Amino acid sequence: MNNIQHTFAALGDQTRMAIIERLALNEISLSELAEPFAMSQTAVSKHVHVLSEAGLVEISKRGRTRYCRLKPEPLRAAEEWLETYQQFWSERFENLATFLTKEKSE
Amino acid sequence: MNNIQHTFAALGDQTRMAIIERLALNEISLSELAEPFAMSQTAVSKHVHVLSEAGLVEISKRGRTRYCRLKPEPLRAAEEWLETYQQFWSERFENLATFLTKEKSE
DNA sequence: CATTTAGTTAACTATTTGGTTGACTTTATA
DNA sequence: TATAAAGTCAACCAAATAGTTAACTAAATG
Repeated sequence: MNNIQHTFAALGDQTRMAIIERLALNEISLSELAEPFAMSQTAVSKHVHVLSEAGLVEISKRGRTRYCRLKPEPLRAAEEWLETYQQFWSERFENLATFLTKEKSE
Repeated sequence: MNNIQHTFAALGDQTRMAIIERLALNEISLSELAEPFAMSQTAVSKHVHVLSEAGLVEISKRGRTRYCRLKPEPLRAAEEWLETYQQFWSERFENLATFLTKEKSE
């Protein structure tokens, strides 16, 4: 699946965020990706598959190697969701500030 | 706690995202907040406490009523994290596009 | 004062999550 | 061809999560 909840859930894990930060640099093989983590390659592979299910990573097979590549689209969607709400709150806070200022001067 | 992982983890749940969307409208009591959900008030209260732990909601007691208010700061931090990465990827994609265009015309 | 309302707390359950290991498949290489 | 490397798959485990119900506290109200 690929909805926004999946994106947030995928990001809500330290290891997976670190994977994303690593993949932001460049495409890399699963074993190289797994190397710095203090867990088995299988575990990292599972995390990568969670990211893949969320549409955040694309896995491509070349020979016996699996390369992982970042897919930023869901992150953009997540960012847009957050942005919408923040604009709204900014307005609310501005209004609140305006209200409080007015009340003070009366 | 209040780090970015907590924020993403808190958002990675349908119910909690719905709670946030509701609280974006206005402050509201726990029982009113729980009313539309197909689960017990206790369950909703737990979700609200998860959001509270993540710094996304502030609970204030007035009489016997608990009012829940949205705290947008962690969302802003989450948005900024996403934004940074997206700017970076946009550049990368632009570079890729430039590269492909050059290659084609040669 | 008796009752209702708002909510917490504790105990419990089922499912999901994050991890392990060992056996296996497939591809590359000495 | 034998072996090593890259990775999957299945079975398992412990802890966390999302929910329940029942008993309770505290505040408001008839």
